[in-house]
Amino acid sequence: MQASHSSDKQDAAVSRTFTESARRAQIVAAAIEVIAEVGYGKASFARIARHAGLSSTGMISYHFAGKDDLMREVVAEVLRVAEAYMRPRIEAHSDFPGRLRTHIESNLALLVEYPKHLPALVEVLSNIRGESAGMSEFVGATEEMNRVLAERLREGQRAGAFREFDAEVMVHAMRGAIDEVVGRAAREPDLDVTACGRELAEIFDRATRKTAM
Amino acid sequence: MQASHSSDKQDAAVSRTFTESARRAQIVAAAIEVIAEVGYGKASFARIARHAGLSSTGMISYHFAGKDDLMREVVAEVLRVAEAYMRPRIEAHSDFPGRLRTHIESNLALLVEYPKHLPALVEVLSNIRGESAGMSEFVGATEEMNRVLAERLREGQRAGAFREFDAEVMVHAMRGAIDEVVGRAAREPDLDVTACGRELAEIFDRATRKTAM
Amino acid sequence: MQASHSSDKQDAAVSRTFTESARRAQIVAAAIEVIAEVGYGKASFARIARHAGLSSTGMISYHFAGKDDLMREVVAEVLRVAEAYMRPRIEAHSDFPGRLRTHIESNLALLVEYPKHLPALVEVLSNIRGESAGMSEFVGATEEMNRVLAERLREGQRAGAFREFDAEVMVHAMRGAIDEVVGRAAREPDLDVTACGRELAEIFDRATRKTAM
Amino acid sequence: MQASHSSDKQDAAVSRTFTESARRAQIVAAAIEVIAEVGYGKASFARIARHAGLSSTGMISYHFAGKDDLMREVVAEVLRVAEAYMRPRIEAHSDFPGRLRTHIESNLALLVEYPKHLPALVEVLSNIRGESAGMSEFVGATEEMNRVLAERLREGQRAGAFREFDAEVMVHAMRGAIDEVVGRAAREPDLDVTACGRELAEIFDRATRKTAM
DNA sequence: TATGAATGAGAGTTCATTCAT
DNA sequence: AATGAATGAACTCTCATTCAT
Repeated sequence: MQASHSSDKQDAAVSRTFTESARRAQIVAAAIEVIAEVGYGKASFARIARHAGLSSTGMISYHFAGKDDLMREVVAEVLRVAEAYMRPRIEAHSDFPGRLRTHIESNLALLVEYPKHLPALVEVLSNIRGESAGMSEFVGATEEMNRVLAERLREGQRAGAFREFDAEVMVHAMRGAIDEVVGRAAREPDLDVTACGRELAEIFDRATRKTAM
Repeated sequence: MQASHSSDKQDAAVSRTFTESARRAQIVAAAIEVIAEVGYGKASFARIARHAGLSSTGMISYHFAGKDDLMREVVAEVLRVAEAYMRPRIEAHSDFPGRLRTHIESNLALLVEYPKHLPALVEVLSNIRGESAGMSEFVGATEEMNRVLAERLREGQRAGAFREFDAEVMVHAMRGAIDEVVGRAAREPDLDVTACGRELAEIFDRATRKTAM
Repeated sequence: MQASHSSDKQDAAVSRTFTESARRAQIVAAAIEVIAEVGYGKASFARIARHAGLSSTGMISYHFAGKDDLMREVVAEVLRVAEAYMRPRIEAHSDFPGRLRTHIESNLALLVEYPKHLPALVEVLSNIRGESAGMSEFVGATEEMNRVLAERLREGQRAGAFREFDAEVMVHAMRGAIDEVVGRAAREPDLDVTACGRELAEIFDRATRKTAM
Repeated sequence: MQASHSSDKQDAAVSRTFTESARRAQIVAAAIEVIAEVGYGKASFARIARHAGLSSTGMISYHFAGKDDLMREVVAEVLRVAEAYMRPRIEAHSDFPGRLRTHIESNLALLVEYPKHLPALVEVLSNIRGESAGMSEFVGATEEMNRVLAERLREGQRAGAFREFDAEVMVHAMRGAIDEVVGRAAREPDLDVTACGRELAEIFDRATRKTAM
């Protein structure tokens, strides 16, 4: 009873934190495209607003606490899409090597399906420094993903599916190799991304495989 | 003695490109450090000038034709250092797998020795788009390096030292994996870069190795 | 509602060119005064902003696509005023010599009425070279005016109202003579511009008149 | 005796005021060309130095007290050349109308002969305001010339060679008409300047001629 | 919710001029 | 007499953000 007369304003603000308004989603979508196309450095509010069909940058500032906030949402959105796309494909396999290959291949299949999402993610993450508060949060999000992946590799090692190696380094090697394809795809539109995926999968399959005796 | 009545536009700075005054070198060095520390996006002339102990940004414009020119020099300097460092180490080996391992390990040893150079290189190259004329020149320089490396891998394949794989993709996978370590090293000062080098070398040795029969 | 996903470059300022916000008009007015007072070379955004009571030069950049855009608007505004002032006065006459005299006299009457407009016009046009794209457009506008005027002179010749002469040269002679008065008026505030107008009218009346036989 | 041990430095400075060093002449020549080609606004020391084959702008500052000083010398040089070219041609005539015609035609013949001099003069004079001390001096120089020319016209009037008119206005009308041709010639390289001269001469002959009775 | 004008800081660049050599 | 590095101010322009409506 007592709490029920909290102002509408407050409610709206709170709910917005969780429920993305349509405008927010639209702006995030525009941001992803602009970042992918012109790079983080030139992805100004002005450009994003124009791309989204908005008449002013004030609109963006109104819906987001600041540039950090928008970028966090961009990263979150891409991770959400990536998770939804990759997880079922990976989990369709039960063997460790199969999951590893699928991780790589579905990651690059995602690049084919959503050509702007991963480039935007790479742009943002590689241009963000631990400068402002809210930033580290979603840098951590990807580090968390890497840690989870490393843990899976270690499970595979314990299960005898993989040889001994530094899982941390292996994960980052995969990360780097995949991101490089993402970058190349932007510069070379004719690049056969799917073929790159198969090659990378082969590379890391061999890199993790137990040596034949 | 005769006045150069034509071609006013092309500047006398051309010859200066080769003379390399001490100031230019100092500014390039400051630029490398600033870029490595705060990233390409925040590496403004003001910051670089301050870091170099210069009183104004005009000083940089005086010595360089523009930001492009400075960045080109940054890239050239890093490539020069990298070449001088890595080439003799690689050429100390005569076998293909040894050269491959050494390529990776000396690359990361370079990162230990000159902790700012490679981060600066990665920052610049990943933030440059084919925008302003003279840029593509040194984007092409690194592509050339990749092409050369790929050719070496193909030689190894023809010599029977490596299995069959797409040399292009392999090179970029290495590139990406190494650059990822470069990026990590900036964020995690305690990272054992040398160990990462050994691991990566192992990874790509196995990835390229002929399958035991 | 649909976002304009293409043509990011072309700005929304296009429509603003016609809407003519009050601010734009105010800035143009300030620009005209500043240019007339200190000359094109010293008419910086800073000076214009100060004159217009604006807090920053960014304000001008906000309302105009660039210095070119502002200058184009300055020229357009002056031409608009000149047209509105001179045309009815000229068309009040039906004879060719009368129109010629009125062209000159109303042009200088305009200088008396709006003492900054013509000086600003002359400053801008004489300091613009075919440099930056959109400029040539309104340089052409004045050339068009000269061409129209020359055509009228030729009509007069065909109608037997004028002697034979090179209409092109005559028009430019008038142009130059009038602009010279505009320049003098700026340097000599006590100059009797109206009297100058009468004298110029007499000069060009005699210069175009058929020789008495 | 007492005065004879004034320092060499002082002497050199004094003599330089009157005796133009070769360097000064070279710089003035370069300045004239640059101003004519790119306009006063873009005729920076840097551009002039480059055009003159000098390695730095310091050279110009060394030889001239400042930009004003250089510009004054530019004006003086052009006036010197103009005087030497036009005076004998004008004085070859003894009748007032002939001198008037020749004044105009030789002025434009000068433009054909020295295509950069008059454009430079017009550029400088129309972009100089009564700002800094030494400037008004040579603005006055041309005003003096106009005054002299006006006086000649009045002589002609007293001698019955010309009709009654405001000599001041007439002189400036000629000035303006001629300068307009100078300006046009820069924009329209194919313009027949000599023909323009003949037309202008005719125009002002008729404008000053006594009405046939 | 939404708008778009306003702000002020900071960007790269050019400028005329100074000064030690 | 000449050099060219250095200076500091000014330039146009872009940026993220704020605010009154």
